[in-house]
Amino acid sequence: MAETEQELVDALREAGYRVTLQRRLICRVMAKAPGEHLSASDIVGRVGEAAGALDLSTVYRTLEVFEELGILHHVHLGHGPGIYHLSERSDHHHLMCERCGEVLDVPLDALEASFTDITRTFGFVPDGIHFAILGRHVDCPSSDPGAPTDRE
Amino acid sequence: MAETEQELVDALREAGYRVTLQRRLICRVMAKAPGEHLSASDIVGRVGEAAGALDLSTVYRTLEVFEELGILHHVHLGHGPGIYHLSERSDHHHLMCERCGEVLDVPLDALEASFTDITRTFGFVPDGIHFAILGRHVDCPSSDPGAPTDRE
DNA sequence: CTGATTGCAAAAGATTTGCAACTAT
DNA sequence: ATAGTTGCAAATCTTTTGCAATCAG
Repeated sequence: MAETEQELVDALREAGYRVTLQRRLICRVMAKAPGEHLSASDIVGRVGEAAGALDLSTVYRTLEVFEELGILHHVHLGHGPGIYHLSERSDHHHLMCERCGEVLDVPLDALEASFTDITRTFGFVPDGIHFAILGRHVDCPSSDPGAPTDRE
Repeated sequence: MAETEQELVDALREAGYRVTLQRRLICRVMAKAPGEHLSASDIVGRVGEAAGALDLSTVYRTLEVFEELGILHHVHLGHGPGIYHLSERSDHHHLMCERCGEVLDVPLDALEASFTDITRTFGFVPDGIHFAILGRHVDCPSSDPGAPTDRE
């Protein structure tokens, strides 16, 4: 599975895509951001730190290629921009607290029992990773209504 | 619970909001659309059929008032516009087939077991109704890749 | 009368697209 | 050489906002 910058680059080349500086930079950022929730524009920001300019449209086009190859996925945490994950790091669901904005990653099997029921009852196989589940911490750390990261 | 045009109008008035023609028309459309998935612009369309013009911004502002009053909710089925439901008609989750675009309504308790686990394990209470769960029909009716209602 | 509400136009934010210039192969 | 890529600017789409005109109470 593609995890390092080089592996990601190789995956592109093997699929017949050209390896450009921009794509290499995007691979580097994704490989260096284990477990993070990066939007397309976050990626531009991080590449900017490390190198010259990179256009947002190029990032979207490249991420789209990676999604076609199954190497990464995007997820929506709320009303904000989509966030991107390498595939092997997105084998989890996202819970987002509507009060404080924190995102919790939970293992796929946390919902497996219900998903199995849904498949049996409704003939529907959830992928379950594309949208976050919104809710609230039972005991939300942000008891003070200070900086509610309003993503929804 | 507010279900009819008149009940919706009354709820507005009781909460101190003024009852305008536009709001009455929106109430009418919502009351007449049991179980449907209506976007703000669908509402404009339906009102248009029955009366004069109605601005989209007015619809958004009115729907916002109704959400504050807890009378209706909006849900996201995919990348498209949000859809609106009267509250008593949204006590269910939405499953959307990524191939054919059909939306299935499933009872809240279809996910209750898992949600209870999540609360116990992660101290997080899902609301679970704000985003659809994407997936696929086991035996998708749209075997022909004809009109995949591409909402995602 | 007076403040709430409307329509219109413009803004905002995320994502997509057309196209000429550029570059990996 | 040539087809794939890029950057830029403009377009799209949904939702929000400013503001003067209008209307409900």
